[in-house]
Amino acid sequence: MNQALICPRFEKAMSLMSQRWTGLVIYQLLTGPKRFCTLESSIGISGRVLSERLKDLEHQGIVKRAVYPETPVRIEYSLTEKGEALEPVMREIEKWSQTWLPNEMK
Amino acid sequence: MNQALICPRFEKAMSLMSQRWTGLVIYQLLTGPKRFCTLESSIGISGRVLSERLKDLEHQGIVKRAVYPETPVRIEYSLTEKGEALEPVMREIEKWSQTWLPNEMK
DNA sequence: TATAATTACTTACATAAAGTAACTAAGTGA
DNA sequence: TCACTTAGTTACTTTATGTAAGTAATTATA
Repeated sequence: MNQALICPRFEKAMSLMSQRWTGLVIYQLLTGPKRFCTLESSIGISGRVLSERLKDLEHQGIVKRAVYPETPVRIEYSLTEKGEALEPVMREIEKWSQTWLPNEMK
Repeated sequence: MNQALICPRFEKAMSLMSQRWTGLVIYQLLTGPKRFCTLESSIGISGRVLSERLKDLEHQGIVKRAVYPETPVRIEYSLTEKGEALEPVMREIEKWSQTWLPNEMK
């Protein structure tokens, strides 16, 4: 009795976005390429999970990894076209949060 | 060294949306009020977690619960105005998924 | 020359979140 | 009285995430 079955593509997108931290990682990358340690400290995610998420996002073609053999080595993560295409989603979440969530009080 | 700190309201919205199942529950409620068992079977969520999520969403003013003392009792969950306001977010996720995710093959 | 520093991770272990399946309560109906 | 239905809850298991220490490569410092 599966009355209203959900589009599998939507379901997949949602399961992606509903992984803890994934949204914030993408959001941070919307402002340009970022290094591992920068993402780690700005988001407050643990290195263990960040590493896992970045690998996953890379496999899904949402994030790309670039190695610059400087000293010390610099590795930058950025969004692919597929990743950049998530910007409207982020903008709508931003709009909603500004309309419906209270401003933090001091 | 917190270089690019994220807006706390956005962060809160994102932590909401990135809870497992929450997005799908809201998505299902966009098409009208639903009962517990309907959500349970259409989403594939366990009763234990669905109960938890609905309580949480109710506390946040996103979902409302209505009791109809029929036989057997009917309880319907629906979106508040705040919940309905998440529709554009869902539409953008839907659009993205249709553009960027492959159609399931048989 | 040995020690320390930096970045980008990985590993082992602890805690929190989610899944599973059985159970409860209230109200019929057979 | 026993069974059926809905809307949960409870106890227990599995999975996901957090924490903190460790690794490898390269250079800087004492």
